[in-house]
Amino acid sequence: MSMQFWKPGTVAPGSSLDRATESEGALLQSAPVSTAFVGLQEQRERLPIFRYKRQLLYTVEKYGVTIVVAETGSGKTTQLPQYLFEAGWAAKGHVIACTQPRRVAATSVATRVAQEVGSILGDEVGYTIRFEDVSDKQRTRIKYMTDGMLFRETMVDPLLSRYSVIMVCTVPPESSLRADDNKVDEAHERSLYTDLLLGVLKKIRRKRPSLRLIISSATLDASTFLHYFSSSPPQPFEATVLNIPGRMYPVEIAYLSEPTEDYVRKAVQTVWDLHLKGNRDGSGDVLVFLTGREEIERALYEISELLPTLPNSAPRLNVVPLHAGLSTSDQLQVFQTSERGSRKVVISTNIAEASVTIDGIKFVIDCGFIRVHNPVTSLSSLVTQPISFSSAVQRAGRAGRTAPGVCYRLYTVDSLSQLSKSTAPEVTRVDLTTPILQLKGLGIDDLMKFEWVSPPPAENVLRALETLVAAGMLNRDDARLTEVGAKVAEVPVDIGVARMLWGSKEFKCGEEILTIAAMVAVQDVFVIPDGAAGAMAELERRKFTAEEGDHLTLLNAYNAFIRYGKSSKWCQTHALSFRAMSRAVSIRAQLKKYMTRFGLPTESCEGDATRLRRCLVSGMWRNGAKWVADGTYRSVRGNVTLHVHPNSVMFTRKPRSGWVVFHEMEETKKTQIRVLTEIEPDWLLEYGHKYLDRHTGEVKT
DNA sequence: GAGCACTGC
Repeated sequence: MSMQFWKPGTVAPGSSLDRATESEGALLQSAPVSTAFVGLQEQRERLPIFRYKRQLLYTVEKYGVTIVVAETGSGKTTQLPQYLFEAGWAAKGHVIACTQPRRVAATSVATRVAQEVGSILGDEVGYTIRFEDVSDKQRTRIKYMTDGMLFRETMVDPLLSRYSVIMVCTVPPESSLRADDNKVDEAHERSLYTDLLLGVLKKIRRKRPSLRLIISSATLDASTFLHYFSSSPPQPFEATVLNIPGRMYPVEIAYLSEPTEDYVRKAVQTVWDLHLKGNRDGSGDVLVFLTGREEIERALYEISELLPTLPNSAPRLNVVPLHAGLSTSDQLQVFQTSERGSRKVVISTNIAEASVTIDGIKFVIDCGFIRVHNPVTSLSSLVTQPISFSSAVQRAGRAGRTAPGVCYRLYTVDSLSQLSKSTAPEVTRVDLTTPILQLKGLGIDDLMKFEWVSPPPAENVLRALETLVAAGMLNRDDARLTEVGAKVAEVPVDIGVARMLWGSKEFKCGEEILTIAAMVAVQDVFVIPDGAAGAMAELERRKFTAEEGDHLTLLNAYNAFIRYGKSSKWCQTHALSFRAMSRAVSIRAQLKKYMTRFGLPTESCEGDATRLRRCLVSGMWRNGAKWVADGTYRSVRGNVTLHVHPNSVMFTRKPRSGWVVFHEMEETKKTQIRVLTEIEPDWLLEYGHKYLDRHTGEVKT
């Protein structure tokens, strides 16, 4: 094996990151609206924003909307709100809000800014995320929050009248996951709530033009936002773009001269060649992007096969996997600095593209593919597809964080032009049932007139509307909220779970159904590791098993957790995730407040499992399935073949009645259902009869 | 007898 796989001359010229950024810059300049670039290319100060105070003040005062394109390390999220504060934007009781797409980003940035300002966290500078409000209604002037939280606040205060300036960060700030904390780095794809919030903010500015918006944008999104905020304005307002570069070293890009059939093998070869023929001192670690656990394990195996042939003179090779399925302690291995004279090779899923930053990476090997989760309606799927151009740029950038680097792309230059520009925003890909119910709850009745930053496919909107009508949340004739729909819109759960909560009044099981609602909202409650430890964990888990199925098993686990004092030690010995269980406790408490507010009793069913199961069906009847002789199930909707997830207590058991309801469905190689409970078929008809065709059993909506 | 990109209210 040798470097001959790389076509000479394809390296470097015309393919560097700098070049890519240049063309993106041109994209911005062609925008039709007044565009003010602040060229800071020559500035390498840590906090360049302070140097341009005057400029920034000018843009914020003159324009209603300022779009800031600032790269990693410019300090915009910490410095800009402070500057706005100094400039008087928090006078007369007003608040400067700064939204983040991630919880950790909101808390860590707030903590840092409070320190810089010399305030106690929660006093002058605070934050608000779900379950945690570290802010003071009177005193807090700069408030960091998740975008979902601000979106929710519009339900209470439709004009967001407390705020003078809202800075929406569409990309989380720089910070990295290290041994001592669990911080998350930038992700470049716009989140669902970012888009919903921006849509609502544009509407609010129509009624309250004094509200200033600062949109902190990734380069590729800037022109989208510029068009969005300058098109069909209700009254003249202008947008401006500030361009603040950050710190990034050049990365050379190499491509395959011919496409490969097997990118896992090619990745292994590339690692090997690079290691033997590259700089021989072993300096510079390698990051390999593959799509999933299976591929990562194959690559590890193939490298381990090659290791005995490694010449004695060559530096040692330390290969570590990285994916979400690893335990925290295994994940931390990737952060250990490689010993002198040895090279670290991290073989990772997309988790290293944005969520995790590893220092010392000088070489990136990019297979060009990604496995994506694609939830539309209740069926989500996991498919492998080519990455987007912006992902390719992002992955390459992982090589240039501490020094100049090289990125080997396991595809040809030609195929680059076929990549989509960027990953479609979440709002265009997800099930819109809950988002649309929430928009309706905000009084946005005509969805055709709602100005989406990126409009979702019309069929997704229609499907969501139909689901909401079938669930009794919207009136069939005018698509307006029903009485129950208006209430459910306020509750942070999906509609099936909401129906279940409301149904609990009839079945007198509010106490238990609350717990079940909280437990299905958290994932990975049971920790089942590989190997012998996994077998032990499996035995522990069986202690919670309920005859009726997974919902009641979750209920048992929760009740035991409470009974044993919510102890983290107890969780460890009983194969439960303490983090997940604690989160369930918080969610349950929050949902209970809603139940109380809406006058729903939280009485116990006193061990009457039938009542509880009927209540499950009253909410989840759309997710009914029938057992067939080969051990699989057929969905009531669509007659799809369903496989039980191996984690289910129903995996090895045939339901006596032959029928179940399940909480979720996911398509991988097969369509799998998770969290199921045995039910009686009559119950399904009782709730679904209005919508089910009597002959085919299919939903008519 | 089998499988796990990532968030958020």
